[in-house]
Amino acid sequence: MNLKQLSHMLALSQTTVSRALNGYPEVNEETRRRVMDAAKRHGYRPNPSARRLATGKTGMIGYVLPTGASVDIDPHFVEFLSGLGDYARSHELDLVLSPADADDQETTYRRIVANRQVDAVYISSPRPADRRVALLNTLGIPFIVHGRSEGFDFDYPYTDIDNEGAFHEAARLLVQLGHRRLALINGDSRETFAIHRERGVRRALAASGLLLGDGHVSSSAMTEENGYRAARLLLERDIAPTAIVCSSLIMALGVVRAVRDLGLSIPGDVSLIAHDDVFPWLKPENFSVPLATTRSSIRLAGARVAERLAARISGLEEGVRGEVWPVDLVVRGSVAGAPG
Amino acid sequence: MNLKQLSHMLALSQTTVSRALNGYPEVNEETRRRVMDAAKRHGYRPNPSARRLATGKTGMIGYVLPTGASVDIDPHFVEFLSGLGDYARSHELDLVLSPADADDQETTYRRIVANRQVDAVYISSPRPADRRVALLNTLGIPFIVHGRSEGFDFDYPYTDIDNEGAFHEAARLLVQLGHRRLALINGDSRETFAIHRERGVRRALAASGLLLGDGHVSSSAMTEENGYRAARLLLERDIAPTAIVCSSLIMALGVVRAVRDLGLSIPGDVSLIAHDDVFPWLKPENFSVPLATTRSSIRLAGARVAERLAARISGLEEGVRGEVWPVDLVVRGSVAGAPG
DNA sequence: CAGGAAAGCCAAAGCGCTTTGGAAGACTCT
DNA sequence: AGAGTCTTCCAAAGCGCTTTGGCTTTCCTG
Repeated sequence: MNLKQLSHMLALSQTTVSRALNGYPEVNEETRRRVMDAAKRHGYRPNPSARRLATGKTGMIGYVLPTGASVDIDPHFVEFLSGLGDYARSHELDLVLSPADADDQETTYRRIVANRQVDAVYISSPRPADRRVALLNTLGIPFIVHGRSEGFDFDYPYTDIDNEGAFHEAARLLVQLGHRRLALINGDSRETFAIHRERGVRRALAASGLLLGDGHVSSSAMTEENGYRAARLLLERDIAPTAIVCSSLIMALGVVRAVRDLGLSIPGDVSLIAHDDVFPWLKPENFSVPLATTRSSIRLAGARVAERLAARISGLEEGVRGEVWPVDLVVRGSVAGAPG
Repeated sequence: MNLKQLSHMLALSQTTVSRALNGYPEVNEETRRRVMDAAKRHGYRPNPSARRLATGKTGMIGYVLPTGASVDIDPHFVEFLSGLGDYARSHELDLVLSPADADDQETTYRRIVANRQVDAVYISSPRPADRRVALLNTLGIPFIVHGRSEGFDFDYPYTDIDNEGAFHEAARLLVQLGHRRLALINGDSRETFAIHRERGVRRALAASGLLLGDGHVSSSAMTEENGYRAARLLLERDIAPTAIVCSSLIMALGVVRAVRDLGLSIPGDVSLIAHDDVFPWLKPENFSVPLATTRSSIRLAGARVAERLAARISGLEEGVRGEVWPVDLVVRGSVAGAPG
């Protein structure tokens, strides 16, 4: 059942039927009702391919998925996706993932824009001066950055959490509890969120005349194994930290294991605060010692990004406003006063 | 730059240019070269929307993503996606995720098929007599099931691992080591994989005249918390199991925690084998006691599913062959002879 | 050397929608 | 009553590609 047939059986032109269905004003309300009724009765659904060709609108949002044998997709992605999908569903938006060589995403971005394959895209895990942001800004497709880049001479729309503030708060609490030697087990230091978190910790320490020692900060992919390694390295130093701030719950698993392996205890020997993106399958309160966290639901962020993308597509949102969400500090048993 | 312009500047018809570009035989090789050359020089890329409308082919594969406030996307999904994306990239395929109300996916499947939004789809986490399988079979779109359904009067193409065999092997090993009371901490018992795994364990036990006691099998979503709960329940029984087989690494984290909380030890008091889907961020060899596993890379499965989908789209694969991959049993420190 | 086959190319008809540029009829106003 | 204004509808022109059906030209073959 296509438009031609439908309009024919209604004894109307395709124009009128199309307009009636798409809510244009220049059609009699009585006629509109007739049309909508018939459309529903015959289960008419406009062919999206045809509509795309005619309008250029796709009803899809895009994401360029870096792939490659040695490229791991972040497990956070799935939670973000939950939120995004949940919102997208309610607005009949689909998400298209375009796999790209991790080392050459530009080609793919150019392709999906040139081909008008999607109405808008989002970017995640941005870095300072991220080329993708600059590229999309040039290409002129609606987009939202999940996270933040830095160092551009233009503004761009983003949704981020207050990573610096969160880690500042976490570190400040630890300092207040008497800790003098903090350490930071961070994610990939090339990503902005990691930079911001380190900045937050440093700022809190500086406020009390303290420093984040050279060997007291480590950056790596957020795996359990890397958390373990980093923690061992830190804790086996001559002057070991008495408190650790950690960028991920998964890494924190490794930290806890390292502490245990070394015969130390949390929070007796070392206090621990980790960032929690709120996974359904791993909760900080269920750690052997309940884990204090800086908490922010990445799922909500996904829904928000979808909402903004939808708004930009429909022209409801313009401008380049960045928004930064506050992060909760949730104190649990893994923090205590400095030993000694 | 569109076909019209290109053909005009080549002083050829659109027909010929189109055919030259698409490798049809009825065009002079010399002409073809000229055309391809000009196309490359001017960066001509056929408009996919137009091509879709004309051919019905989309170059996309689909996945219906169940969403909802209380629906959690499995973290396995991301690993599967890595493999799928990696293959899809090399074949210029995109993946479109269509979010659907978890309780009404049928509408969405019907939509993407009726609208010809994708060339093929895949299904994951199937259940016995899964309605999605029946539906797709009826709708006649190429598809692959990742996993298996059961109880149809028709065959369908799937790629699965030998869950029953894997858990049979695991249980058999434990029995050989003298264990008499095994327990199974399984995933959602409505899914086929969980049923097969339980079947495998039961078969191994039965071979030695043993049974999986009523209270010795638990099924729930594969979270750390559920692993913990299940393990506590099991281990606090009057006649506690001396060995546990567990369906997921994440649940195994909870099991380990429960064992520790109860003052027991692995493998002294209880042996543990878990299924490992091979996450980059959580490895069984890094458990406090290295974890024995049944191992099968879900990432490879993703690549294989993509490969088969591509083959079906291009007509290279026909029929309804199901394929079942063997699973490795990797013995590590978490298993030992039965205590006492 | 006629007749048929094969090679190489083209014009035009879709694919199914949106949108432009009217046009007919009804209504208002002077 | 004539001019102007809405209201409501339509024919037809795209959007940019693929594909059908046919038309020349060249090449064999008997």
